[in-house]
Amino acid sequence: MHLHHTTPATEDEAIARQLTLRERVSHEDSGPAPGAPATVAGVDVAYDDERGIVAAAAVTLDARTLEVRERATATGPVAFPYRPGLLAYRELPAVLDALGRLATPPDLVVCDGYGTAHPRRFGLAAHLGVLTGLPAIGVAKNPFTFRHRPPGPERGAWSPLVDAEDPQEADGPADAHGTERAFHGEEVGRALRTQPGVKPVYVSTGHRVSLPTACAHVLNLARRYRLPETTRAADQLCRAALKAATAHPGGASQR
DNA sequence: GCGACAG
DNA sequence: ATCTTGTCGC
Repeated sequence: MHLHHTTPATEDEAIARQLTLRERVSHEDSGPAPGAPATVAGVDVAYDDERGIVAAAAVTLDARTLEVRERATATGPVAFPYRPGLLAYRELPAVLDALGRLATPPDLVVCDGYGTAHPRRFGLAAHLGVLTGLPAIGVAKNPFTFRHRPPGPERGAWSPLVDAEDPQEADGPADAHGTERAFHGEEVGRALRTQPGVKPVYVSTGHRVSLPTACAHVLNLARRYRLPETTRAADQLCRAALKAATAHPGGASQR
């Protein structure tokens, strides 16, 4: 699974590419069912801005036991600056490299960040899904520019994540108090409570997975902590890979 | 113009 | 993302 990914020269080009690629996204469930026998990979990246280095990790887990099946890392130069809405161009080159080093492709990929919940409905998880063809979902730690009501306190509770900027339907006469209106936009994801009384995570679809299914996968992967085990494992590994790359420049360096 | 802004 | 010790709590 070797995928080449050229870096856009400008932000305009990056945006234009998102608008083209997003037409290939599928929101239908064609991936593994939550809790079914399958492998799920977590991917994440860590940066050393001083040296302009990025380290990525891909960790495959057994979806039922959550045991680690395989780990892979990749390091390289930072190819794109951080820009809200264009995160994929900064993270994907290294992430795709790490994914490609796995002996066996996963049945589902869990990304750090958003998928459909994005200004152009094409965040990191959707981008990765389209490029790899793999089912993918996004799990973010904060609501970005979106709004939501607080979910109930119990594990599994959720509330719609909506794009308040979206001038959706005009329900009734213009309410003088636009407060309620802020929650009436398009549902782009869900604020999902994975642990009782703990801050929710923000789930959105990426590719080949529906929103309800994406949430079920996240709950299945977050049995003990707020974040899915896939995210925790990948986060830990990419940080270790970054330290190794910083400590032994050239050692196991990769492009 | 100002503020907000996944990682 | 990253800079960073101890500390309060289950």
